Amino acid sequence: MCLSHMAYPNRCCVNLSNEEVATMKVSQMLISTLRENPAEAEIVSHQLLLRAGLIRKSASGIYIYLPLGMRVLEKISAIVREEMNRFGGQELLLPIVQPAELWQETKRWDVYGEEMFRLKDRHNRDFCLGPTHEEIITDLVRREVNSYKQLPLLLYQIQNKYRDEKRPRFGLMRGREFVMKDLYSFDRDQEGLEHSYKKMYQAYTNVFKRCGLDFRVVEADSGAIGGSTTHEFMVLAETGEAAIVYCDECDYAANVEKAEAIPMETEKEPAAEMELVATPDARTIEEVAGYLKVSPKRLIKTLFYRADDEIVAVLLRGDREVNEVKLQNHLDCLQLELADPKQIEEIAESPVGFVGPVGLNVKILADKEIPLLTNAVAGANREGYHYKNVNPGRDFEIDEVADLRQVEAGEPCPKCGAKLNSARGIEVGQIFQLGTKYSEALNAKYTDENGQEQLLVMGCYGIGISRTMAAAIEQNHDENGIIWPITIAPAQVVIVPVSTKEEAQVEAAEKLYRACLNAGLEVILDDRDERAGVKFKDADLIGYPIRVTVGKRTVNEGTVDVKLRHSGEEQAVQLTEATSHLKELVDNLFKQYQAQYEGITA
RNA sequence: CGGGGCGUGGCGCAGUUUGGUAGCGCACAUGGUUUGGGACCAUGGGGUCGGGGGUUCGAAUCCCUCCGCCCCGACCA
Repeated sequence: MCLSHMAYPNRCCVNLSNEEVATMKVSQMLISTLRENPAEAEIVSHQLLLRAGLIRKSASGIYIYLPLGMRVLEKISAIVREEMNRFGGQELLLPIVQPAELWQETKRWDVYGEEMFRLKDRHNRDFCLGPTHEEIITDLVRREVNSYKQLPLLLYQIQNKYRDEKRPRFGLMRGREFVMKDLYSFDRDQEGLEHSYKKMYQAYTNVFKRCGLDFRVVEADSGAIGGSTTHEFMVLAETGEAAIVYCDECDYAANVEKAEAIPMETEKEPAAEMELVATPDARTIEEVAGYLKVSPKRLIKTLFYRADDEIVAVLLRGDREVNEVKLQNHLDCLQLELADPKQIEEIAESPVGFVGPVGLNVKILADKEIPLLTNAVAGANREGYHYKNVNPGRDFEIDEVADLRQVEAGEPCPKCGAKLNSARGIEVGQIFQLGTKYSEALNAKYTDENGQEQLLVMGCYGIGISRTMAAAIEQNHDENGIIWPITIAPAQVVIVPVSTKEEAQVEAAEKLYRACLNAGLEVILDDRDERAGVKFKDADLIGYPIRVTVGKRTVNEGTVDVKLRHSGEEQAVQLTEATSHLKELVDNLFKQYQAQYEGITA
């Protein structure tokens, strides 16, 4: 099979009906491009998705996929399917509307909170629109799988998911309804899980390579889904919502939410007598540091959090930022937010800005750097005053020490010590080793060869299909529009007759179009009675990788002009050789996006 | 959830301050001239001005209320 047919193998070299021929003519297709950027679109992928006529908005965070957008979605899905199947995945389709009972069994009915779309049926039974599918798939497997002989199982689906996001934004980047591929692995034991995980790691790498994306795999936090080992696949882009750090010297890369912070030693001093000093109007770290002429590194920043109704104090060095993900993991709580100033004033008996750990009677958590401080400055819990020469352990007790701060660029790599770089990324995929979290909650077991019941060991693996489409545009565009990698383009070739009034051009274009269709190329004929400029602009905007122009000159010469979208390179090709030339071009373009199939296999 | 902004034909906008019954560009339709990078001329269709209520002889415009959409923030003491 030629490379260009990998997405649609069954379309290879078949005779097409007149309807099928017609559906790839622009005059017959629902393609509407916009000359101007809609006011609602802020980032380039959102703007181009709308302008090129790939999507339209239905409600905030909810979109219609127009025919061209649908084709891209199908292309990405097809690549994902191939890679899932290649590594042993079996496709199924799970319900969107899911009964509350399953979610109550795993306690996530409450955990998910406001983000879950909930509904009731006519009998007043609770349901939700699936934000994810661990419950429903585990329920299926616990009923269908009894024996170790049926394992391992890798089951996946490509399906809409629903999350009522606090703030949907950036078009397809963060929607409330989105298309996701999710695969769940069921193994006998940890060893099996690790093998499944490795396979998916490779499959994901292949998928994103084939989609033409520049991405990095990073260590991540497992969040609400739970589990231990997890990696995120990040498409590098300025507009990405996630911050990552990575090391150039070794392979370390992590989401900042997860990135381990190495405590940095501050200069040790012999402990001095603690001293109350007046710091009128100095409330912020900068103000206090400036007023007392000490480095922010010697300040103790005291934050108050409300963790499931318990108030805790969190201590960090003055120049550091708290990492709420680490904090929440450490506290193992469902809700975590900064306490409101009124509560703080009650607890510390002092206004915010002068609070500190000395004499506090709430639980005190400290970042690993805090015990390393000597003669530090902290709020005195008295308006207008701070303490100097505060020494942890002597002047206040720390209840728990943990890594609670955010890593910054320039800090040493936790693996090799070289300097870390930072970048922004769009999370297009995440893989998790769940372990037995869900099989335990849902009592999903199998019987091993000794007749013993064992818990299934699970993994889950997601790819944001619709988000990948947006990410691809973020990385592949210019001022004229989208530049699709050929692997996911809505069509590989667009044929543009310059004038539809010139019979010879129309004929030549139509003939070439049919020849391309029969050769299995994905081709679109822009047969609209428009000026050439309009069709060129649309072709650039929509981003077909190859454009073929049929004009008066080319017809006279018996040639066509073939132009590549990504390089702008254009050359005349003999009409008689056009089809085979295009096939070759397409195949060559495909070769840029080859995946790796060495090593791990199903 | 808090703050800000916006809502006028498919898209982008003006008109709102100072009430008088809706306009521009693009797109669309028809005809003509054009035709290798978003042509030009002419004619035409399309809007209960986000919804509801109120003030007024009269409301896109003033008041009340609800809704939708976008952006920023969500407290680093």
